[in-house]
Amino acid sequence: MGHRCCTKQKVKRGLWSPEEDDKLLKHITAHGHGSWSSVPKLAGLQRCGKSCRLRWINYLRPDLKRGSFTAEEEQIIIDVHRILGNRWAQIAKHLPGRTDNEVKNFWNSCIKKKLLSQGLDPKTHNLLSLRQRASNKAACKHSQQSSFTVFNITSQARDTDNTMMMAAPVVTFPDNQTMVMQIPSSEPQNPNAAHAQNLNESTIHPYGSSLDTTIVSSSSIQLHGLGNMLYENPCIWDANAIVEAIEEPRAESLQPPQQDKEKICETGNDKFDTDASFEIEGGSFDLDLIESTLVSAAMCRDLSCTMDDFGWNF
DNA sequence: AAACGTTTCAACCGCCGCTGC
DNA sequence: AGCAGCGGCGGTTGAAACGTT
Repeated sequence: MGHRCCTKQKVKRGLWSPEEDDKLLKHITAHGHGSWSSVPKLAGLQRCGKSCRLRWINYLRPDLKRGSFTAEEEQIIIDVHRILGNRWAQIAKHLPGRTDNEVKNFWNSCIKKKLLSQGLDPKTHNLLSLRQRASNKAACKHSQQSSFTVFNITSQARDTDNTMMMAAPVVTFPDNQTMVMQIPSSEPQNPNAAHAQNLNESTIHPYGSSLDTTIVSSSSIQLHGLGNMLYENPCIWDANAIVEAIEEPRAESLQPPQQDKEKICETGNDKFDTDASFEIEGGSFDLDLIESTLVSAAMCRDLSCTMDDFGWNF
């Protein structure tokens, strides 16, 4: 069964030949596509209109960008997907020269696996449960060499009777490392950069206003009171502050264990009281993972409404 | 070199919303 | 209001390419 529009006439299916591409390209270059349903006839093709449209959009369009996705593009996809979900066409609008189909394929073949290997649910971007993670063990094993879990959320609060209390997220960093984040300073200064320098005050802000880049020019920043921020502000971090790809040398290149055994953000009652200040020294750190994990652990709030609101702006 | 398994990605399928009649 | 045609979209498929044994 073909499309309804294709049932009237015999149409060719499957891969496009160079000759067909040439016909379609010449026709649209000369006349535009007008009504897609009339294109096959006018262009001398035995294809249905939908097939022509798809071929043009996904392959023949002159403004298409070829080649593999860059780390920056990948980050944009992840960031926008976190907000919009599988709305590939919307996501693709943030990537000039990329098609929804391309983005979708890249997501399914690469990013999805990458997130799973990091213990993150590709649908929600939250941490997978231990059970879910166990079921993805194979995938993790496969890609462990190119990624690592930045930290784990565990529950270890107990009351005086030694009975388990409500899960209080405890953030344990790998190998008790000092957390490190690097922000480039070579970019042209964005007017927002000045106010963004102090992450505690300004860099973390509602996401939806814009996806335009906010360049943070400071080379070192400290995150104080992060927990309060997360609890008090139903916001999403500005992912554009994430500037270093995670492919940088990882745990082995970080500094040796520091004096602090663990950096712990723990909740008392309903409050996210933290002494955790993330030392920013040399090296790189994946803020995005922190975001995903902390948001999932600390913000037990339904962000979907906010997300939808943000979606309108795209 | 061959067989087999896995990944990639172009193309198709079917549904939905919009528009015009 | 109901219908048909159309464009657009997300999910799925399957052939080709690639990797492994």
